[in-house]
Amino acid sequence: MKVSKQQSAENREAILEAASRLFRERGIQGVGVAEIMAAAGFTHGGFYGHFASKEALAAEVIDRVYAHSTEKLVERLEGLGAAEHFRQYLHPHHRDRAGNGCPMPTLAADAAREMGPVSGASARGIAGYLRELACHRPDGTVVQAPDEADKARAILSLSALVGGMVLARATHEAAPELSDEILARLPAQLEQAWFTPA
Amino acid sequence: MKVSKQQSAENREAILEAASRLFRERGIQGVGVAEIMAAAGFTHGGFYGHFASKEALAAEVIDRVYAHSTEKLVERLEGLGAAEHFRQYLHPHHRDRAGNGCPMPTLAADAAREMGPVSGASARGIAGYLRELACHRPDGTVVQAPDEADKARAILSLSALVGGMVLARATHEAAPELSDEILARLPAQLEQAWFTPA
DNA sequence: TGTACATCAGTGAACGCGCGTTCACTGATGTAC
DNA sequence: TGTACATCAGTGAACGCGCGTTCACTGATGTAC
Repeated sequence: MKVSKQQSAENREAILEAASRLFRERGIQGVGVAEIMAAAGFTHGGFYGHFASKEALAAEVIDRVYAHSTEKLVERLEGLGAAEHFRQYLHPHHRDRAGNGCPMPTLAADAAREMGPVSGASARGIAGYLRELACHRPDGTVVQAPDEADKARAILSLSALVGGMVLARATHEAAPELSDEILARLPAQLEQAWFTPA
Repeated sequence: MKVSKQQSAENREAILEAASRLFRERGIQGVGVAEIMAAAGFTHGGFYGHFASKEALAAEVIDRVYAHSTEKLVERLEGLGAAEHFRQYLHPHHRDRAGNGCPMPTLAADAAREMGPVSGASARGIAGYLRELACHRPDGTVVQAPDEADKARAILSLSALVGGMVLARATHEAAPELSDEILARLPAQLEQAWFTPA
């Protein structure tokens, strides 16, 4: 059952897409190679024709998903502004669709325990995301070289977004009102912090 | 090799302590029953004399560790104040000793994927911690019934602490300077947000 | 208080299971003539 | 352009391994007399 080169490349993409969704939903340890392959429409044996190992797939997925996430951040910041970005990030829809959202709430916690390529890809992704966020000032201008205040503002905002989503997801099943409350209150707090000069 | 009732109770404690440390370091999925028992000084077979399942142990560990963490929070807030609490929470020492620190950066991400007792215990723990934090006002007074502003302030602070620690741990291996930068910049940002009236 | 015996905490081998990974095989692809 | 054949993407059975869990066993504990 050989397949054309182009088809094979498309199949590889399908595996990456499936893994991207499943890893964000359940973490790297939480999903098996066979499940990823099945989600992409294949049997598990073909996996090692595309990737050297599950770890190698994870590292590649993380690289791509952070790149995509950072692109989306820029679009939102420049199109809608920071306040609206906070609102969309902290929307219940994002909490409930982890597979299509920000990788950090799920994968950054995983990255802390991993070593090697997964850890490297995560650190690169977080650094890039943070750098981009720091370049966007409260007044809407975009700078090339963020100053101390820009960096500090970006770190506070990203930390609160990620931590807020982690807590909202952790409480969603057993304390849904608390989960909703976290998501409801955070955006205004973050907006205030973002627009308050240091 | 029977053992006295008191000894058996102490052994149970030792298992809970070992699990408490290991779960915070590597997550629930990341540690096996045999490793926990070995860390407590036993062989794996005796585990099911003390706990119904790994999941039951995890739920009990989470209950205890959140209770302890909340107690420590109150001590720190009332003894040292919020600004110093932020500094100690975000100290590199806390990043590097996850096994003896706040359960949220590691276990809240796990809880989001779990269901049943683990999810319930986590939600209860987070709710209790957040309630306690909301009762402590910037001026140092402690209230019984936190108002809207108290709750919002607590949510922002806890989110940023947890998210900041998640990001600092995720970047520690591959980008240690970034990890240190996150920990260095966040406390002042959080202090400002904490003491700025809504 | 001393003795005989039932209890039961901890041991370690064994269980089924799912995981990541390997491999012989298949048959469509793509190439050499 | 048509044919023969080497290539190789995907299949599915099989591998070793570690996991959570079970269980027959051991021997000190604690109780009944």
